[in-house]
Amino acid sequence: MDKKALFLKLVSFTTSVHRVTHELTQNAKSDSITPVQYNILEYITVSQPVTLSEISDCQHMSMPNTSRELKKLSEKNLIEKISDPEDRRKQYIRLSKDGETMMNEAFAHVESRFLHRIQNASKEDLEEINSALDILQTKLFF
Amino acid sequence: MDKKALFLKLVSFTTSVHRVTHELTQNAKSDSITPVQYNILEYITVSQPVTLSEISDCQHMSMPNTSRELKKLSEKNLIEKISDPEDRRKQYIRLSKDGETMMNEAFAHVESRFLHRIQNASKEDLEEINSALDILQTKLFF
DNA sequence: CCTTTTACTTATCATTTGATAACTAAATCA
DNA sequence: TGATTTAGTTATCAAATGATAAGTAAAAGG
Repeated sequence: MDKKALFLKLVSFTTSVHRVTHELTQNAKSDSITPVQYNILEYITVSQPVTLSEISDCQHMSMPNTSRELKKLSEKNLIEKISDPEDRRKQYIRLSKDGETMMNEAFAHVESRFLHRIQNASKEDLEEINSALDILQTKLFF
Repeated sequence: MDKKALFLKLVSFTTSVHRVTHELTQNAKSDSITPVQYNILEYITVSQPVTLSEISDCQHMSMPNTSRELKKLSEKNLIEKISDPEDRRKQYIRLSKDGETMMNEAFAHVESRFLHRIQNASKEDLEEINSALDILQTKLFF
């Protein structure tokens, strides 16, 4: 196996993933939030409850900037902060009702685009896609 | 095949791809250029020669902003503009010698991280990864 | 030939994002 | 108990990015 060729294949693959992700998600987010805020909400959606520090780590943002953006999301009533009774420095963050509604709409939008994209795939294609995702997830994108 | 489950798998997969891409590429780019400029250079690298309009389309940037960033890259002697003798409105853009050097370094950096990531993969693993990439590229991320 | 369209540029402005210093309050540690 | 570390905040500034208006010059179309 030529690792150099595999590397080049990976480069064009990741480019495609980014492009398709952009196609699937464009216009999915509400205009009332910025791209960075959307990314944060997406992360909270799949990982809640999370602390500010975790968001900071995973989104590669500094604590002050993360704090600022969360404050804005909080002012827009999209998230809730719950302080940890065990450790009163910590704040657990989760989506509010409004935030859930917004993210449900966004995900529904993305999902419908995804379904459109795979509408012509056969049962076998879907199985292949499914196991290819598993393989790459465990062996390359762990 | 449950398409809903496949969609959720795709969501977590793309998240992983983005995270790993970030890990592989972090610190790869020179500090003398901005992230957006790096993306443009990356696109030029794999697609050259390209026109300004193509960059604008593919990078989802407006023409004025694309023009501005290309001007900056040109001032840094990283790219060259060659006007098309057929159509003198068009400009073909490609990397300069300096630009090639910079991108070679960046790619070498990313490649070495990639090699490190797959160092423990067996010959069979690599074959599996290879065909999984092919499947997803043709059936999902086309 | 004159109008329209295409490809790109210049200038300007607002917003977003990133970086840093200085802070509070709570927990941990020695 | 006093020093240090951890979690998060506030304020401020600079830089990067996005959006828009108004322009040039060449090509294409009628």
